[in-house]
Amino acid sequence: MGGAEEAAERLVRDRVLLGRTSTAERVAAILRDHITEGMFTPGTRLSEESIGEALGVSRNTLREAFRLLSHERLLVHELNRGVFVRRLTADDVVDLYRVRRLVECAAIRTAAPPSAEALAVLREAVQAAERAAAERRWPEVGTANMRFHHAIVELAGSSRLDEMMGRLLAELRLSFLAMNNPRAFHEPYIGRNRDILKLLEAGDADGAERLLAAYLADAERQLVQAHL
Amino acid sequence: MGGAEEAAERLVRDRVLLGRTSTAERVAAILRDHITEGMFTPGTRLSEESIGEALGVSRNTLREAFRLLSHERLLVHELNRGVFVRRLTADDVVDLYRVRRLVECAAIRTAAPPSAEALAVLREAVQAAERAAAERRWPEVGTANMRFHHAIVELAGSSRLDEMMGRLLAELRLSFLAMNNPRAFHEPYIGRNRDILKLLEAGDADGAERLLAAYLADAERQLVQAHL
DNA sequence: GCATATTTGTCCGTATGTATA
DNA sequence: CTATACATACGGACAAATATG
Repeated sequence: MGGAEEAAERLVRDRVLLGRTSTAERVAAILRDHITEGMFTPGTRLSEESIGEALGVSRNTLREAFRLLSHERLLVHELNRGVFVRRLTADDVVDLYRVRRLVECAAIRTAAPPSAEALAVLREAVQAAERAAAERRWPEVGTANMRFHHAIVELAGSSRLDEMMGRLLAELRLSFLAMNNPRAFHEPYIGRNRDILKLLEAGDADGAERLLAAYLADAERQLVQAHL
Repeated sequence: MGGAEEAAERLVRDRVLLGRTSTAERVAAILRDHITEGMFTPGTRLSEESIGEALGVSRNTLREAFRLLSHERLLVHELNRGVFVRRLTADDVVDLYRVRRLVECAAIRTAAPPSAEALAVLREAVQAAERAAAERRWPEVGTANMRFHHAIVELAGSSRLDEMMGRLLAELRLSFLAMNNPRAFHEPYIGRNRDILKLLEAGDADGAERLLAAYLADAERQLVQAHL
């Protein structure tokens, strides 16, 4: 058997290993979706017994999933009291936007000018937001807007930064749940994202960065207001 | 009972809750130290049975700790094969330095000019590195240098960014283990950190950022070389 | 303030599936 | 191909802490 064939077999095996996931990770993925979509409201305690029974997994497995989500700040673990869906404070919102401002602005500057593929991804995100708005699906508008900003971070070309931004946006989603009028909150930002995109397409990274900073400052202000 | 007293009691309770930690977290902390200090070399498999026995904890508890450390990228979890100490590739090093460059440079720019307290922390880190070098304790030189760069990120004033940088530096430490001559690797950077500090003290954030970028580029080059 | 019920924290035993010598 | 070792996942047990009446 040739070395190339061995290597190919090895790759196939690795690929299979990558694709499979443990029960704890699948459970964590399910709970993550539920939390970020607001099906468990912040502050709710997640009982080991009831959740475990509902999902058909043992308490041990469920606890592993809880650890993962606590590490992502979606849950808070209070010793001997259980895990609760994270409730963001105004300080949390301020901190989250501090990170967003630093990372997103730096990503735009670092990657100027953006590649054609990167611009296509950004364009697609804006269009998705516009489609969702046309169908009055406001939560999806929020999702698409977040994808736009995730794509901005992807300009930096770092998988670690991408992952970190993904977690940060999931956490931020907890604060969106506190906005009682999703349309009023999300709709205005669609056009502002399109404006940022226009400047990037025109090669004006500085201008895009300025618009982005203003965007983030406004969103932060609105969210902080809702978390006082 | 007055509201102030209630609040005080609540604080005491929270403090107690904060101070206590579960066995899984304590185990994770111990393993984290062992890994970053190189007591388990990258690639080593950490057997549930033997580690659990050595630490006197059950496999269930140990698995919770493993989940945490896998989430921090210090361990890699291969389904049905166990957990292994992460082995960094050259690509990992490149990615880590991409993040460092973006975040550290942005932190310097964002926080210019630094506060007197922030400068004091930076100065202390440089001095610690110089003391360690005088005593020829090269690994500690590396630790102090990393504290310097962590302090640079702290200029941004975000607890989330601080935590993220802490994890990133812990991961980076895995790559330091591959350098067979710690003195040759760490010593030259002490003076370069001092140079960066000097410019910050002089209020020259742009100059500091340039030196920092060059510092990171050189370190990256050396580490990539060692990981080919 | 106390007694009780509930829930978490931790450990153990075990059946099953997977990987590897 | 088989045998062995190991990870996966479950369920049960009990102590300890917490919530409740």
